[in-house]
Amino acid sequence: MLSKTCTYGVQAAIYVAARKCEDWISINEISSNLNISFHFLTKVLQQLTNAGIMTSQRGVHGGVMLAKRAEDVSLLDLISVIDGTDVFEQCMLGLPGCGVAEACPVHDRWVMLRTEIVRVFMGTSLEALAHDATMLNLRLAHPEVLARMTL
Amino acid sequence: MLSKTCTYGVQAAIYVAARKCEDWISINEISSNLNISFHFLTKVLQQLTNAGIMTSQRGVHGGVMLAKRAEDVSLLDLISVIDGTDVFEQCMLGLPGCGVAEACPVHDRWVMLRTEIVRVFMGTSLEALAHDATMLNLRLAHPEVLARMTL
DNA sequence: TAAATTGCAGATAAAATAGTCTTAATCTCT
DNA sequence: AGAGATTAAGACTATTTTATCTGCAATTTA
Repeated sequence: MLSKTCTYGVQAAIYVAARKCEDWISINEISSNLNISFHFLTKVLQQLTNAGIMTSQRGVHGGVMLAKRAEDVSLLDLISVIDGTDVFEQCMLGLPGCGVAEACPVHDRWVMLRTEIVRVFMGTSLEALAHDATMLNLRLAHPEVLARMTL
Repeated sequence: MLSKTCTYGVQAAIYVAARKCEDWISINEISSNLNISFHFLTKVLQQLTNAGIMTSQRGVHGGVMLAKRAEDVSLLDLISVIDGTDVFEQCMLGLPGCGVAEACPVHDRWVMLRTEIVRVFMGTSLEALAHDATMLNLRLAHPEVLARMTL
């Protein structure tokens, strides 16, 4: 469903939102706690900053920060920025001409499911995810990583 | 959502079911009508024959054929054989320990959607898809391919 | 101003997926 | 039995995705 790149981005966004701090959070902290390659995560987060979801700051106490309120960022926003909107718009069988006018055999069934997915993802705010994460004791990383969380 | 390989397999299965003929259908006919690389489609269909969904026959009037009745093959079966069941079972964020006991922040939301997807895919038979395909004038291939369909 | 820290950008490498080609095996027809 | 047709199987190539590495730019602190 989602690319690995996208899961990293969503995880990181939840992590940042769950921290609820007004200061910059270093990418190194995020990557080591979520067990994601630092340089790779850097690029993923750049996509989020370029999209205006986060801001970044270089230098000694730099890092990233949410650019918007967590309740104003939806899961759909995060996924769309990183993976694009194809999965929410395209034909399931990848047929270019498929649409309401000329539908493929799975068209109607998939549109129904897709619409529901979009509805849920759009209605799920980063704030809600971060809240759940906090309640769940920030269950984002692998079990072995949880043990040495610096949070 | 689906790999390209999987979309090829589903398309081919619908094509074969829609033909409703008791004879072998050559992979060459399928590949040229659906605009899929012949050799590649060969491999995809082998997965379906190995899984017992199709049978194949070599030689002059050989080809492939459904091994079961079209109403006994579900869309879920086709997808599971080719892409596996990970997408229907795994955590959306790919976290290995995620489950009912220890859930990730998106767990509940995704399980709900995933269950609905499985329900619909399981309830959609190849017979239904083939019927729709026939009604829709076999709208499987790209527009430019439709023009020269040999069907 | 110098040094340390941190994100940014581009090159490179590794792995997974998609696609192509060649040969072998099997079937039908004559 | 032999020739042609068709799937099976495996090697090989190409493309995309994922991951790593190196140097640079910006910021803070001393």
